[in-house]
Amino acid sequence: MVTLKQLAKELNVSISTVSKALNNSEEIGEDTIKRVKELAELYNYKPNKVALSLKQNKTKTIGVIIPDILNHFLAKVLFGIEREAAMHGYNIITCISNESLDKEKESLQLLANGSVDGFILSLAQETQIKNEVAHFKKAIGQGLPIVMFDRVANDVLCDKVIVDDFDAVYNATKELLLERRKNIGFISTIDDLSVGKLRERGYNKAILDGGNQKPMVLRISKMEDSQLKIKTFIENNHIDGVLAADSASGVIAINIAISIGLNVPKDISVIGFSSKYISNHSVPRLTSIRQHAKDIGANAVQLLIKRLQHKNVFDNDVSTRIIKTSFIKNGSTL
Amino acid sequence: MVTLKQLAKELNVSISTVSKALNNSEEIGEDTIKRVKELAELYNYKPNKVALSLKQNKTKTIGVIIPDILNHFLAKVLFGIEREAAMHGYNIITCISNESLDKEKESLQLLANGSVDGFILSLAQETQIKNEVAHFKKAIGQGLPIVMFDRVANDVLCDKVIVDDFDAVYNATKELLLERRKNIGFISTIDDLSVGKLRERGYNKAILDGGNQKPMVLRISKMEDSQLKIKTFIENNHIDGVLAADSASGVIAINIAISIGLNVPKDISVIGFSSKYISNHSVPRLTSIRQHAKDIGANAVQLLIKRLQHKNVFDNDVSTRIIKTSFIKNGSTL
DNA sequence: GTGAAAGCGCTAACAA
DNA sequence: TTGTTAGCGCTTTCAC
Repeated sequence: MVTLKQLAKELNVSISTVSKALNNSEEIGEDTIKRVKELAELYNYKPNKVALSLKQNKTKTIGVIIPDILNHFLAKVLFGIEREAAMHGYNIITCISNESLDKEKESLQLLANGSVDGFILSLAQETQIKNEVAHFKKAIGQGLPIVMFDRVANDVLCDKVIVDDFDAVYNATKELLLERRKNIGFISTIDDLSVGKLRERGYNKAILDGGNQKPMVLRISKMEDSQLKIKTFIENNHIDGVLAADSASGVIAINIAISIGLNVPKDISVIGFSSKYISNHSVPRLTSIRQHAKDIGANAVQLLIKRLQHKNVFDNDVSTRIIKTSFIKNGSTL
Repeated sequence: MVTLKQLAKELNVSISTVSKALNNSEEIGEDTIKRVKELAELYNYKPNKVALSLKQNKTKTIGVIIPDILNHFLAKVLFGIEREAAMHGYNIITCISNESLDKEKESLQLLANGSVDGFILSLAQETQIKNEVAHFKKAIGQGLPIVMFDRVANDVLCDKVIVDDFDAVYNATKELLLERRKNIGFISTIDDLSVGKLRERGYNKAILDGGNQKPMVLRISKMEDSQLKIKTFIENNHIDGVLAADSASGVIAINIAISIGLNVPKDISVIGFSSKYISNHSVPRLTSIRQHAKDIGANAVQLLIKRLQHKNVFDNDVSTRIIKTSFIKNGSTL
């Protein structure tokens, strides 16, 4: 990489002259500016990012800690984060906590050494189960702002971007009730996540408000054979309506229902949280609650950058943005 | 963040003493080391990463440029990259080219300013179509090594990690021939990618070697309704065997086949490139060619780090690692 | 055993 | 209009 020093030497001027010239300083003569810029162009000079970071004590880099990059929703949020960050001239350093509290702590620690200006993150499953938040507070205490999205910690005072999970599921369940479904079941592989709990509560409330049936909840852990469990669940309980809390269970429920001779949506309706991409994996396509993952990511970036630019200005004034879901009617409901 | 300076002041010693003490230098007295370390511990001192990078002229950071983070395969490779990088003490800066040549160029340029020590990347679709590689050569020329994976540029001399696409599809097609399938079709949404072409060639060769039928290829673009196109394709050609080149088309083919009354695998067999996660999205599950995406990522990191550690040592000695696929028999074939 | 000083690449206050 | 200097945080050579 070419440095200012080398340019200066070749031009027989001082380093600061070159620096100022490249930054269009008023102090420098026009022809000097021209000469400098031409040589810089020729050598493809780029200011060294590391030196700039050191000097200005900011890296223009955001640390992103994602629990699971193979989760389509989280990947989509990451996409939104990257795009919005790039638009504002920020890079992102990505760490994957893999749902582990220790890896999450480690990543936070590791990046809190000057590598990033702040964090955008969603809590690891283990973190939510154990409800540990000290590491977040510590980072914030060190002057590194955090924006949490989707899976957030209520006990941490910071900006947040969340989804209207409770309402979305409440309303979706109502749809099934309107179809006069008698045995509406709820399927979740994420019952230990904050969002999973909210969704289950939305379902419960709607069912209880309905008055004619009792909640039936199927919880599936990562290790289990979800196809088998869903099949048994549907058969044993004569399920005629399904609300799926995660993005995979919905399409699986449709495919399983068909495989045991049910007609979707005549005999059984299915609604799930899912993206356009995933809802394409069943025939008929899954009627879905869309989370607008990219918007979530973009909003998180906006909040973080705002805070970085007005550091210390509104420390105690955290904001929470709720990104509303959309209900997408497809073929898996009447 | 606490700095050496602050520690030095508080301890009434010089900065260099503190630095040496923390690095267990032989020169420093035992009790001094102890005092220094205790205070550092107390203040949770962490050496400033940016300063270290500037001093040592290396960032311990890898730039990763991914064409599409919503592609499950690519996301999984990213997962493998992150994990392997973390194990070696490297961070990753992730950029998403979004299949765009310009964004790819831009990301490469942007990170080539000292932000990273090298790159791991897979070519954007547009890059492969236009076959432009100058930007890669430029980066390598600037001393930033590149490791390409999956979608690679033959014209660029650098380390590569690829998959045995041709052989995998050739052998998979043979399986369908062994089942005595008479109308084996090939479905691809990625015919303009290097890997897509290789897969199609593998299919073609197997069909022609079989001698009894002609290749039938369905190409689907991003914009089109893949369910509809696949349905027409199967019906019009009496397809009884499908080889799907991308990760979505396989499960979609199964679900479509079932929806038009075919029995899978009795009437029609389907084989696709897919992960365990995606193959779960159909009943029966998709018989799959597994690409071991995580291994691909891990290998890419290993190659890059090796090169970073032996800079200039074997500049002209690039290596290409081929990660063998596995054939996973599931319910969608006989 | 400890400290002073130089230097990584850059910016900016100040001097000329 | 241009140059000198200090300093961001750190390591390391060389003096003491």
